Amino acid sequence: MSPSSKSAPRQIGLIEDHQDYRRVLQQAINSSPHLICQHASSSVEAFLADTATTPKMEVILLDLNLPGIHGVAGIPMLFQRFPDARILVLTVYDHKPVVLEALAAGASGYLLKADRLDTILRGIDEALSGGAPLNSHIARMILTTFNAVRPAAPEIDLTDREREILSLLAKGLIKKEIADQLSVSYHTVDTHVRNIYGKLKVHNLSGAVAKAIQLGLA
Amino acid sequence: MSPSSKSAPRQIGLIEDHQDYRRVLQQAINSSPHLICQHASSSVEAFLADTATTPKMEVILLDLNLPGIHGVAGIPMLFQRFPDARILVLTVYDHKPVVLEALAAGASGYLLKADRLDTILRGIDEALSGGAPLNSHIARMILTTFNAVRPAAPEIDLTDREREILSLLAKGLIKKEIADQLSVSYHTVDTHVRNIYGKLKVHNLSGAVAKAIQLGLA
DNA sequence: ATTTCCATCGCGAGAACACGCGAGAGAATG
DNA sequence: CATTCTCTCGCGTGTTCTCGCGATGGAAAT
Repeated sequence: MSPSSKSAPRQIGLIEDHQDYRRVLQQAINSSPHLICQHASSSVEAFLADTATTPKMEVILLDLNLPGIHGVAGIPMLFQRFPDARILVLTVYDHKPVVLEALAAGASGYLLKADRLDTILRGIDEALSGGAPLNSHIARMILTTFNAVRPAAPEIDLTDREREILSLLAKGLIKKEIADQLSVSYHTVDTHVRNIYGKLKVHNLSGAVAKAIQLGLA
Repeated sequence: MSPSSKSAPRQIGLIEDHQDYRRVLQQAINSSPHLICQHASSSVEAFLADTATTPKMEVILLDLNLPGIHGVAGIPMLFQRFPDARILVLTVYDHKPVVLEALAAGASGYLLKADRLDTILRGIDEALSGGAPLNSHIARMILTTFNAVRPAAPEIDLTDREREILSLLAKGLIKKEIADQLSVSYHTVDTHVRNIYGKLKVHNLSGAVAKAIQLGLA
């Protein structure tokens, strides 16, 4: 079930001020054949110093309650140093403002120290595969906030073909390119686009694309 | 690690039209000493009929692609029958509108059939303990929708005027309308748009609008 | 003081689009 | 069997866009 380990292990960073827990975690990560944790620091500052010459860091586990720079404030600094890293918050905080701040700052996941080690390791794998591992209680918190903000999505009933064309338009393709890609004539695409205009109540491509993205249709 | 099993097992419902998968799931649930699945149906209608005399249902696993009533439409009906149930969507759909609709309808979690059986069983436990189990890719989708977007902002430095024009384009206005609204000539708007194209590396309005929205510039 | 950016304006040609007005085929629904 | 939907295709006209090639003036920076 673990990801294939033919290639080099994925570089994992760890920022956690409790020495014991940090060691346990580092050991757990290094016990996974496809992961390696060479940099485990007790603060954001120390981590940035430690990794001054490290070229790549794929996932960074970040505690929030740190000496010096607080974890949430550290997120942008870490992104500046490792723009492609995925930052997973790993902390005991489960208060909504902190959680939302961390996620708004760009964290790709939020785990709790109450989670089991294998849950955390699974979270790293999920982050590596493009997911956002969330502790289920954190997820619930986000969902309730989310539903409060976004009560109702106005249901637009586009056909499958219309959705397909819309998403291609949202990539910047012109009608002719879409026609080629779908192996239909320009006129067919044109007709679909007209129908989309009618359903979205717009009169040009950019308006359709805008509305589609804002409504989550593309 | 399993919840205590001193008390009666928790009642789990299952609505899934694929017979094989339904049986596998039911068996897996019944293999957990603290869970029991007595009602496993192939449609929302059948489930409501089956459980006509069932007093309590704690968690309902719900497929979306069902014969008859579609899963999302079934959520309110299930809630009417079992107001205290926690509904977990379990499906293959991972398209944003469907996911958001289901969660807006009150689903307490969203799992994918690609998830392992033990992940699903863990999801049930998490739901029972008040959490909202989310597949990590679904979680990521929600997060990105939730905060507009945050994936390593590629720092596009548009001028104020360019941003202004871009946001008007994102409302579906055409260049001439924008020119009127800003009290400048068409050519001015046109020039700004060209500069935007260069910075965003696109060659038409819809591509610019798409990129702008996805990058949070408009 | 020169350079660099920004916003403004202009023309023309060719491409792409918007839209009215069609049509036919196949599937699903009733 | 008629209707409705969806996808497919076609033409013509006027509108809009894209882009190359300019330009001027002001503000800020070096």
